[in-house]
Amino acid sequence: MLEIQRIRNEEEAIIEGLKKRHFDARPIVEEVLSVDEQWRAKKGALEKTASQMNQISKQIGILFGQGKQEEANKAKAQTADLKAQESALKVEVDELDKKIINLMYQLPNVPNALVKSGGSELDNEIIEEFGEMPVFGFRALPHWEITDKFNLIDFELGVKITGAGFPVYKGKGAKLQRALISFFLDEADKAGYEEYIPPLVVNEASGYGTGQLPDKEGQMYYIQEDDLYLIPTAEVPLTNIYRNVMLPDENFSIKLTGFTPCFRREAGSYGKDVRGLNRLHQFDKVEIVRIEHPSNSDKALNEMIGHVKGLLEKLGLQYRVLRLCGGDTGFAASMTYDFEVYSAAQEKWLEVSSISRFDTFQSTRLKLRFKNTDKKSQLCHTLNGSALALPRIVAALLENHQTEEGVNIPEALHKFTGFEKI
RNA sequence: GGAGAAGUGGCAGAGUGGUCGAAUGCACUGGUCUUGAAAACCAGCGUACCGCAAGGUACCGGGGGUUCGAAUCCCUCCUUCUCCGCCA
Repeated sequence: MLEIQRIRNEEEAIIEGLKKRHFDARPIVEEVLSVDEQWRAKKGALEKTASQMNQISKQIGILFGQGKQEEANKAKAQTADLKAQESALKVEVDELDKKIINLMYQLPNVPNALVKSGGSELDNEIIEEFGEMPVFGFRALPHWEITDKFNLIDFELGVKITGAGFPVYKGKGAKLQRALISFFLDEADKAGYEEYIPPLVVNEASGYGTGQLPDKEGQMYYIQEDDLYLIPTAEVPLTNIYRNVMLPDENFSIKLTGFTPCFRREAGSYGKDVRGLNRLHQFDKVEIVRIEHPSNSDKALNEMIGHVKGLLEKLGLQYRVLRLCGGDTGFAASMTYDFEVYSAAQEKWLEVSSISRFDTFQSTRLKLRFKNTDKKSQLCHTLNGSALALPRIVAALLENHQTEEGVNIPEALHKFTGFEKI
């Protein structure tokens, strides 16, 4: 959520910035400001009335204390009008309050200066490419044929037990999964991220904290009976560790990591997009999260990019880095870098990681602040990224490291898998 | 799941309808004293919002209610503790 102060002070800059998302913010921003003005007027009136009420009440108390019953009762009679006024104003103020919040929830984050204007993925910028595109001297198999051939993942079995999008990993497939998780966590640990095992179900407040609610309500599995949500990413529980937190000074750089399964309803997805491991309802992911001083946000983002590059290189995967255009950048992010690996078998790029900075967009909702040198509270910056999401990495590994005989496991994984080939 | 108790400022802990944003102690900050430190003494010490300011409003687990007035009474939810039940 954008800060109301910022909307008041930088109206035009925000509207201009959001054009890069092909989002016309003017009607909303103008309404916010107009409602905000009404709110302030009503709020002022309400506080004035409350102040009068408080004074009279105090007087009544003193009069009763002095045993002056009559005068006290007389004073009581005066309050009826004020009280009616107060409760009417309160209702109005509450309504205006809700109106502003609802409007603010509709405003996405303002893209960073580096972000190009654009409406869809077609406008994303390719920032960097690494490695050689895979070339095979034989017919390369898509991963779902490889997993089938070597008995690594049983999609049908998942359908039987649960439904489509819930694969069953088995044998070397399961071991590869576990190895990747260990590898990613070890690498994050080496890079200074503290490991957490958070809950996989979160309450409504946490969903709002990181911005999944109300924007993406339909994307999360919801447990009605307990009013809880299955996490769509570890970002939610990890970042919410710091909800309503005031860091005591400016000297902080908080780095968290965690492995969790992630649950996504993916309503509306169909066809070849969901083939094999490309899009699942349940998948595993190691996430990295950072909470930073605003002045350190750039540096943190670059470190995260470097970290993911390192992972992909150690896995021997060729990749490219994209900076998403305004229209393709997520609602809460001000800038996002995607990592993609080319699948020769599927003849398309697979998104394997996404790193975003949110500036104060999440911390506004989270109330995540620090005390600056002037002893004032100031909002922190948050960032997060996948490091890495398993399914597409597994798909990329199987497809790009395949030979006519099987699949070569990258050396970095050997100590975790216990085998070098499939 | 059942029965009971409790949730107050950074911590501890008073406060059961009126001048309570809240005693007191500890911690913390500044000062006096001291060669320095400690001790002692003095002063200060929550957050948010509105306002140029003076100031005002709100906050005693969350939400709602009673009342002129609520930390205090009522309802409800949450959490913690004790006992019972169930259970990996």
